Amino acid sequence: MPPFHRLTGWLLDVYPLSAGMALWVLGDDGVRRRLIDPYMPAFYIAGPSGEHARAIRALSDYRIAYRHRIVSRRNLWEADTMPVCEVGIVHPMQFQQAVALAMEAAPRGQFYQADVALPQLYCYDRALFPLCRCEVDVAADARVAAIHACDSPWDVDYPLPPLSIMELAVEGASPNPNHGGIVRILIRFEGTERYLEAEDAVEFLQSFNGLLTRYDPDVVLTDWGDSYLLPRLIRLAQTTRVPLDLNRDTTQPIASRAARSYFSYGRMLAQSGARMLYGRLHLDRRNSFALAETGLAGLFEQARVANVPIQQMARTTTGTGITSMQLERAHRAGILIPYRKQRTEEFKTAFELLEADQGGLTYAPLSGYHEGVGELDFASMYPAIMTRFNVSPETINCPCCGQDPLAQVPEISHHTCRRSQGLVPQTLAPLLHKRARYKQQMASLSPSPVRQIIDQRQMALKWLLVVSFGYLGYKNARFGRIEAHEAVTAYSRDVLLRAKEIAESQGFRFLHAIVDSLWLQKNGVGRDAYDRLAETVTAATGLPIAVEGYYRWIGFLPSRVNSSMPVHNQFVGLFDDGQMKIRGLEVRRSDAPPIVKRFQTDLLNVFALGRTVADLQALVPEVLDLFRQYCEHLYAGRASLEDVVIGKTLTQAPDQYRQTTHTSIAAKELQRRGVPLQPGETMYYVITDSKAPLPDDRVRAVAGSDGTIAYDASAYVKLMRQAALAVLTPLGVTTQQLRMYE
DNA sequence: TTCAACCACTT
DNA sequence: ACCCTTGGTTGAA
Repeated sequence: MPPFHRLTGWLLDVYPLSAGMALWVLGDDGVRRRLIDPYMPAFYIAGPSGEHARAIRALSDYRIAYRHRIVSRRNLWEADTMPVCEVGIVHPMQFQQAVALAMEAAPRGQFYQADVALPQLYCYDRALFPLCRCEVDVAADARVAAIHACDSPWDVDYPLPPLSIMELAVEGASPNPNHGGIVRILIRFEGTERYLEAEDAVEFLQSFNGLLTRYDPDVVLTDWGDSYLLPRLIRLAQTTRVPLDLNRDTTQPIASRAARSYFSYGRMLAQSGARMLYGRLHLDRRNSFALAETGLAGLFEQARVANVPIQQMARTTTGTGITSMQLERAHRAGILIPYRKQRTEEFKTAFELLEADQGGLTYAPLSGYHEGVGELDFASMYPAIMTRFNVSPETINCPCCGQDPLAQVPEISHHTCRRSQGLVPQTLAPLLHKRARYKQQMASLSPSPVRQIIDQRQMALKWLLVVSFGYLGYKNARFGRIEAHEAVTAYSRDVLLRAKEIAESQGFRFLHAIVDSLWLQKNGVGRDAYDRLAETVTAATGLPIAVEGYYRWIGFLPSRVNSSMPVHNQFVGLFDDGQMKIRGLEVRRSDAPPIVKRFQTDLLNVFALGRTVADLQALVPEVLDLFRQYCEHLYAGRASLEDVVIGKTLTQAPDQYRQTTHTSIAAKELQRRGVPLQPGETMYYVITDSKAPLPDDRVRAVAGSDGTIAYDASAYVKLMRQAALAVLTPLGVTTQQLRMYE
């Protein structure tokens, strides 16, 4: 008998055990196996050699098994290598403790690779990644003798394993079960649905365990699993002493991570406490940005390219993904990964950064509706700039290229390196390339499930690219540097300006531009003229720009404060293929009640019938009639509860509010009922009497109601009026005119 | 009625 | 601690 057998399959899950890393491999034979790879994670100490010695002694004192040796490594900022002490920890579970001990014993040492999550470090070391196809040589005791990936994260056509997915959902009166109301649990598996009745807790758990055993799902996909379902099931299991078989690896407890609130992309977000499984994936659709934005296909794509375990990827910010990619690159190149204690600053949006730093260029658009307009967009402009001009923390103002005129950044006194490619461009280039290939594939496909999966994948990559820019200016990023960030915005201004000049020199009328998009007009030309312009600009700037679309009409909407002032981020336009592009309007805002969004959508659908601005003008009476119908509907009390629910994010703890806003009133109502609330959670409420002298009478939290709330029709009519005016003001419709239809 | 402070959103 | 896009609300002056 050979000492091992060979297994092919997919890598589903990786986590540390005392004996090594546990790997779950979904074999081609359909069997899910737990294997153990003896693996020694290592960290590095630089600094006075006395420090190494003290650290090592501390490990010995605490009986931690380790191997150490002196090796040559370099850090990102220097070309030369230096001697560092590599400390391998024999039992991976002791890694964190070992780092803490060593740091305490060697306060003057510089630590590297000391806080990288072990599953990631393992994958970097073995050149594996989540859901990779892999070939494993397995010894008799399930030990891994050798393992390697058979595919690459950069493949665009990759086979995914046939995952079995069990869905758990809740049904209740409130949009968030944690906010109260009666809740039922629903299980969905392979097209069948069943409710779990909670009359008898023991029977409930036994039948749930029965389903888990019978179906043995790879993925438990839930709504509210992290914050509501799993905690409740776990508590139920504890009180009834019926074991809960959610984990596939029964030697492990269900992992919990505390809830946290954080600021990201300009808004406060709540991350519920996570409940993660071993050997099986728990993914909560209501607690995952990646899953909500890009679906399972996008989540898997991000996990693969970023090399972050799927359950983690589902629950972290996109920034974690781009960080992991950079860490892996650095690790491969023998560059030491600096240690970061705490992350205090969060990412900013590109928008915030450019407003704050006068980064990108924006113009005031020519307000009102225009006909025959083409929009040109630079594709992933900031990442493309970083790649094309080699902008990276270690390449900016490098010692070698200061005199090279081609290395100078426009306007500002920085230069980039012309000799060696930086870490950031190395990371971004394959991402840009892969996304471009997905987009190519999409172009040749008509709408279909396959096309949708590719779309989700390219969107997942887009998010990684978007965030990469913020990362450069992120003060606490391991490899961040503000000069690199300034260089990117300087290049972007230069490039946009050149695009504008080229367009104008070719007879296009410039209407508007923001950062990476231009709106242009030229009489008597069609779409192909814009395509040719795009080619010219691409050739001149070295950055890909393409025609986003050709508008039959587009309206740059005026400020509501001052109708003669345009705002640069509100517009609506109709492409020649009948699609509409809408930015900044209520339909795109999460805080608008559904009935207002539906009204505005209906309104715009009427406008979609118009081909010219004169057509729009002629359609105004029809739109006004629509407005009248919606008002009647509201005043007759016929709008449903779901239609009038407003969801707004709590930006602070309920008792921190100084202002009696609708959000804070609803939050305080729930808090009085004993519902714990944290910043970032969404409050769902209905306006009951917006002008009531007592704040508590003004709104009602949905979760606190029995499903019948009398809404304040006039308050909703007012919101609709605003939604209508946003689009109609440039056509001469006034508030007074609208009031006549209310 | 005016206005400053406050709050929420945006890919 | 600081600076901060737009649009809207709140409550005191």
